[in-house]
Amino acid sequence: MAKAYERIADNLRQRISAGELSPGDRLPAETTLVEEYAKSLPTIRQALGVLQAEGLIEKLHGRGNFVRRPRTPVLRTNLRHQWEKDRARDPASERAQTGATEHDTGLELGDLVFHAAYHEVAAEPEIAKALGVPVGTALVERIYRTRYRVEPAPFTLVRSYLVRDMVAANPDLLDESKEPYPGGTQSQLFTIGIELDRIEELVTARPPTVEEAEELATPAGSAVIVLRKTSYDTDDRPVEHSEVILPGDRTEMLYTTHLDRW
Amino acid sequence: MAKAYERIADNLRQRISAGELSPGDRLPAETTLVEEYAKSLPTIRQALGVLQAEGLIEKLHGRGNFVRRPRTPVLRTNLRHQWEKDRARDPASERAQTGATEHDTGLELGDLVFHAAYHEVAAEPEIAKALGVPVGTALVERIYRTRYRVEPAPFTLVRSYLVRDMVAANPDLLDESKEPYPGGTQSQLFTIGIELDRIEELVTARPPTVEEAEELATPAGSAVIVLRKTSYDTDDRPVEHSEVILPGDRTEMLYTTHLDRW
DNA sequence: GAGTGGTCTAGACCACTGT
DNA sequence: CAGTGGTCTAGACCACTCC
Repeated sequence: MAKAYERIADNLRQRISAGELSPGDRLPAETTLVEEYAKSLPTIRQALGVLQAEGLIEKLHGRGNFVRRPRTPVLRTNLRHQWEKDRARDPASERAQTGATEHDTGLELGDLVFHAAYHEVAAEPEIAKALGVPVGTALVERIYRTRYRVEPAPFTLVRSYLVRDMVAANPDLLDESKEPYPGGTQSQLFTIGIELDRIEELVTARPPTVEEAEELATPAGSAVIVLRKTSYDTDDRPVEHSEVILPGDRTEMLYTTHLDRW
Repeated sequence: MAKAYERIADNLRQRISAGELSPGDRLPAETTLVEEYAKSLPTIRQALGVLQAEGLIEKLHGRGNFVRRPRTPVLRTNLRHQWEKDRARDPASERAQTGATEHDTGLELGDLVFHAAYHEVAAEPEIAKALGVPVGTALVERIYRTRYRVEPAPFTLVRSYLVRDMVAANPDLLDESKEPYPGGTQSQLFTIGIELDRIEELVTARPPTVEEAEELATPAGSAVIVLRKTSYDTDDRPVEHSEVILPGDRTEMLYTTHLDRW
């Protein structure tokens, strides 16, 4: 005999995909489901927990269980890097029009709210390795949050690292009040004579930590994309490394790989 | 007052990160934890459920709760596409040495077990759109499973689509017994005169469905990467589309973007 | 067979949301 | 205040693993 909570979850899943329950709809109250399925409340709740873990429903305390709406995703293209490079040498006044994220998402500058904070930190092993410096090297850590003006939660958490002694030639790069958004890191690096040759992005996915779930307002039962980006200059030297956390249900990343002709 | 199950989860999390409990270790039995924390069994189990959802512990029925070992990831590089293209015109005897996955992972051909199944299907809306054909167009659906010989579960689930009338010029492409692994789709397309220009990969992440969790032997409390790949030929025509499911805890994807010089 | 986690019950009380 | 989900208890019985 199949487990009761699985049968209930299957049945509800079917009712959802059959359209009997549409995105945004409220499910019957848990006490109602207790009667419908003639099972105890904890069993019903276990079934609902399965659907929540699959990202199919959302539990709202005091209101009910709701069929989740598919999120409108934020698109992030690897074309953004070339686009940003093309503009890196433009005067700040031109760059002020739009940033790479607006370029990706097709939004206006005012639609997004951006926040930056700079700190000086000692290199952790993982970051030291990515930047090719000894553990403990002084780094500039820059923490970014970007969100839609109309939404409370950011859609990216970014921690970006530069080697302090490498970028100290331009004191503005150590000062968060001089953060040049929009326009980005490539124009900052240009001010100290660095041109980028390529960008490597290492992509993984995992469930969010409690802190990430909180900051991104991610419903329990979803995943985050972890993107570790390293930028190399024309001398093949890593000059910037960042770790980007993106909510899996709101993010699409598009990578285009061009192939040499025969 | 903080919730009991959160306090217990926090405490256990701390004991793990402090090294008191190392990866692979068994946690105290649930009944033991009941005494240690002076809470009921369901409360203890709820706390353990939190840690499981974070991917921190693994529950093994009849054996115990274990601190999860970090997985050794499978690396997948976008360089594989160029590498595959370079070999697409080689004779089958040469291609038989290694495939793109072995190239990425540094393995020998014998280390991997590969399985393919072909069907003819009508195009679903999403796939029709990606291939630029009307919904319902006859397609060749090819389902692939790849796993390590020593592991029971595959590390990729692939559904790949070709337009039947486009590839029918070579009947071998409709016949799963002629599946040319290793060597891949690009050499198959070469036999019907198609050269690829670029590959677009759209990456998202989400919790696994029950079927995916089962097939990939993914522990509950993890994420899958969904990769939708579309290959375009030199006439800018989409010629192949596939949907790849990768376990987030075992997969790293590396994308390199080269930038034009100033 | 001893020890472990998995499923399920019946019911109490708390916390949040909306009217 | 009524209705909803969230937390927690105490205990029974089942299923799996390993000796």
